Amino acid sequence: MIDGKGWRSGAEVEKRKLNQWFLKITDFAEELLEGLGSLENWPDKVRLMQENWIGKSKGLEFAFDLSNGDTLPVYTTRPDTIFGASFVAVAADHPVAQAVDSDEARAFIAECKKGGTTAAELETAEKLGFDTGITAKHPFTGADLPVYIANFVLMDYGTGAIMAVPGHDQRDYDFAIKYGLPIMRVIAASADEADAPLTEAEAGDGICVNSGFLDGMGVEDAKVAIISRIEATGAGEGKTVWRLRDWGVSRQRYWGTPIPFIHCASCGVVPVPKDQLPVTLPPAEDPHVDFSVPGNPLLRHPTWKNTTCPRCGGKAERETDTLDTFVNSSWYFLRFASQPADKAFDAGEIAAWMPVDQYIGGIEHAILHLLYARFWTRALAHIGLIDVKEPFASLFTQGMVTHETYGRKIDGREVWYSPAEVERSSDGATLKEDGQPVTIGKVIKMSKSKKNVVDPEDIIAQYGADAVRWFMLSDSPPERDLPWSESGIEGCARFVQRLWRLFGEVDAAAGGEDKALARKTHQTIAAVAADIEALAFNKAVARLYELTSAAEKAAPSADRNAAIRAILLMVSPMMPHLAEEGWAKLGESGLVAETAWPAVDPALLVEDEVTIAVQHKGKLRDTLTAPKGASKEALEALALASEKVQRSLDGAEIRKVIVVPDRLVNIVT
RNA sequence: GCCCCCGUGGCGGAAUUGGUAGACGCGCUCGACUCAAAAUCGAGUUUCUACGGAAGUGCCGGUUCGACUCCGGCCGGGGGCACCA
Repeated sequence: MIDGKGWRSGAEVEKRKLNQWFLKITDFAEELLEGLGSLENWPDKVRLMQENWIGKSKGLEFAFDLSNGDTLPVYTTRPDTIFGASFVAVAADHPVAQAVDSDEARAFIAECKKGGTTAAELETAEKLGFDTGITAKHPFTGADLPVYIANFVLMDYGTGAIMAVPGHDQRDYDFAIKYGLPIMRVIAASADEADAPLTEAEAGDGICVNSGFLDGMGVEDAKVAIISRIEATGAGEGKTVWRLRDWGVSRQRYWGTPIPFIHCASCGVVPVPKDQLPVTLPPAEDPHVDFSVPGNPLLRHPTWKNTTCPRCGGKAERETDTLDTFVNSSWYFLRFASQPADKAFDAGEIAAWMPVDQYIGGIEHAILHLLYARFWTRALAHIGLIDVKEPFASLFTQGMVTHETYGRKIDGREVWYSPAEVERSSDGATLKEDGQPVTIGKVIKMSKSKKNVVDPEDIIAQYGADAVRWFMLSDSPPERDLPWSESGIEGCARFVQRLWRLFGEVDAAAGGEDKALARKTHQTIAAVAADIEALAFNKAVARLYELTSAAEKAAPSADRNAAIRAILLMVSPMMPHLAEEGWAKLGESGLVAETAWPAVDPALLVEDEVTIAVQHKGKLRDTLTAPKGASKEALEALALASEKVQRSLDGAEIRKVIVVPDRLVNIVT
């Protein structure tokens, strides 16, 4: 949406009231929150985002008695600050606000509704209020608190009304300053500071002051005390409030799953009977499915929605809203795991295959898709259709491919150009078409709207799919965003050639050992396997470069032949075509793809010599080789025998020597 | 504003989680081969250096024999949420 209009159609965007279908995900809020704890193999970041999205808060809901005889329930997470309440505020949509019978009040409410919804507008929006003239009786002090309509109070969170404590909430503080309302301190670091002036709201921890029977209590104790006191009077109760809302699944569009309900004038909303499921869309080729006009083609279709009420048999209409596509992605993995032709999925197969061992997706799905899928799975478990509760045992969020953007402002509108249309040099970019400069914009996720996309087909055609695959895996770790650049692809294409040459150097007649190369080979096999398991492809690639260099330099031997064969097997997941060709070249039969990962000889994984770093005063002075497992004494003696170390010591008195076996010696003087 | 993550050469990035910072790749420089170029091969490539060394992982400080790694404060970048009481 741009300037209140759709970015594509330019249509005015407006708020409308619609009757829509919702799924009651809020009933699962507690479960979904608790379940996060069991998802150890999910990134902390994603778990935290879901936790914040669910947004559990514990507090107190209680009612004020109003001067007009009504009661006004409010919700607060800081009941401990109740003695600091100096006014009460309600949302513009609140019944109390709506009931104020004055033109000024109606004008103010209208003003509140106009307020923008963008981040910038909300951030800078001034706190505005309207004094209703009504007062609320403070349940403990008996004071009459003014009731305001305030633009910063939300109708759909809590009760739509708050007790305002300016001393300890910044919004209330700003409001109180503007309207000259009292600001009292009721939380302080210590009792001595009970009357310390407030220059801003202090939302932190402390003890209660100026708070009657709460005085001296810590924040948490005071919350418990006040809640039980209010509960005893019957004016309210401790309550948990969630940020999570129900999931609106209605879409006014054709491309979606029909929502299987029927509207009957006499029976109301009636579910489509099971034996008539699924409700299918009229085919898109149907001439009555008309996309040429905005709006939902189903609504305009002359016959599709006409049906009979399953209950009374009378004339009725189908629901024309379709389901959000997130619904489909909430359970497709169950379908993938089992493919019975006659039903959605097979519980036995699900039990065998689910949960998904390794789920991979972009971080942009951290909340919606992944939360909905968790909800859907739990809902199915609740009604006994499946046994699993969490769909994805392990989650990996890969980064996005990013690219510079190129654009120009033409008549005040931004026009974007694709990298293919642009000539990029070190000091700028020009449009190929006219040779004139274009502005180089931010490096952002590739998107069609910004045109900063590259077509992999082009470089595949030039370098081959193997080189491109290798290139994409070689540099950035997959969880990180990858700024697309083709500057490394040449090197990858070179590597393909190097490997091909190396595969030709297997010498069946060569005999003899190459202990060092054999060791390196086996270490690489073990390390690459571990890297691949950890999805650290860039590290696996680096190790394969190293082993390849070593094999190239080695003299022919049986061990070298084995090394080359191992390299081929190890690169095969990344460069399958090259590997299969090479396999044939080696005279092997069958496919690499069907060949087992090379075996590791554990005896060859350990070095018998290690490099020891020698430090003096924490700085590296020398390195030396020592047999693996050498004693501390031997290493110390070896270190002190070093000429470089002696020069650095320069006769100073040795106070201490720290020896880390197989690693280093640090001499402290 | 709140919450979270990240700052390492010219670039992408390594560093067994407190133990040789800069692996590997790209780029660049020099050399070999060539009439020449491409390809290929070899050497070098953090900075400064009186060639002994010294400094160095965003900045300032701390803990430690030893800090890219841990702690405190700042600066910069990115992401999420957003007037949620």
